[in-house]
Amino acid sequence: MGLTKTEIFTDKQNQIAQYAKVFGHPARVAILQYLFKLNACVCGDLVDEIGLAQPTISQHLKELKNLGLIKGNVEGTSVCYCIDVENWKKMKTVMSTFLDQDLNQKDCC
Amino acid sequence: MGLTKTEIFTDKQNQIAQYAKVFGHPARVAILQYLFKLNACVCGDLVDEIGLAQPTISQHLKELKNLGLIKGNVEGTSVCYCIDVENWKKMKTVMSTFLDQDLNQKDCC
DNA sequence: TTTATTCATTGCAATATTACGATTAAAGGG
DNA sequence: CCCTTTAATCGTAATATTGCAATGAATAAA
Repeated sequence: MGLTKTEIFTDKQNQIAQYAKVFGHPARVAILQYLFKLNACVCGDLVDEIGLAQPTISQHLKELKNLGLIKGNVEGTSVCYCIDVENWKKMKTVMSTFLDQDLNQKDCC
Repeated sequence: MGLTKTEIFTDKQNQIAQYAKVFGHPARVAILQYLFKLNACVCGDLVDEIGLAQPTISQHLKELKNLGLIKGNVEGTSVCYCIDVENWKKMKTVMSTFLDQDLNQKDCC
């Protein structure tokens, strides 16, 4: 069916999955890493930097923007992207509660 | 095309995406949380616990096993699952280097 | 005003994912 | 030896994702 049954899971579980899903493509990972590395707004070089066609990059940017992880401001003909620091922190909190579950457990299998 | 162009990304980027992808479905998040909560092996209640059909759960478990995040041991007619602690730690290291990128950056957009 | 630049959107083809019914395989209990 | 239990696998339908060519919209440059 290809249709995830979100109703049967908790909001938290769906939220974790939603964040993870957006990181689940190397192009989006690469875009975010580049935005961090530059430590500033990026106006346009993303298509050159990552080797995908412009519409494809645009699509990936849209997904990142939908989740609030990046912001885009129009500047003349070009658009300027950067990490949304506030929301990135929120995301980190959510993901950490999931990843840092521990592990008092000994190997039992 | 539906086919991710992994060639044009670094191994690290692909690895991050691969981990993230497996967390990108709430059923797999729920399975992992349940394994952590029990703090022990789980032999079979997963289908009752999560509201999906047995073949569906089996498929999700397979993906988690392929990435090494869980282990499964046969015990009689049933199979016993638990977190693979070593590999979970390795995964955490990889994901942390990605998520903890900071942020000297001021909001520029 | 025309032309160029930059990015978003649309439309579509190829492939992947999700879910489940039906079946199979393997082990135990009678 | 049958029958049950448990979980993997197969096959398939529905939907989602990825990628790009073509097009559109908006601004800047000439």
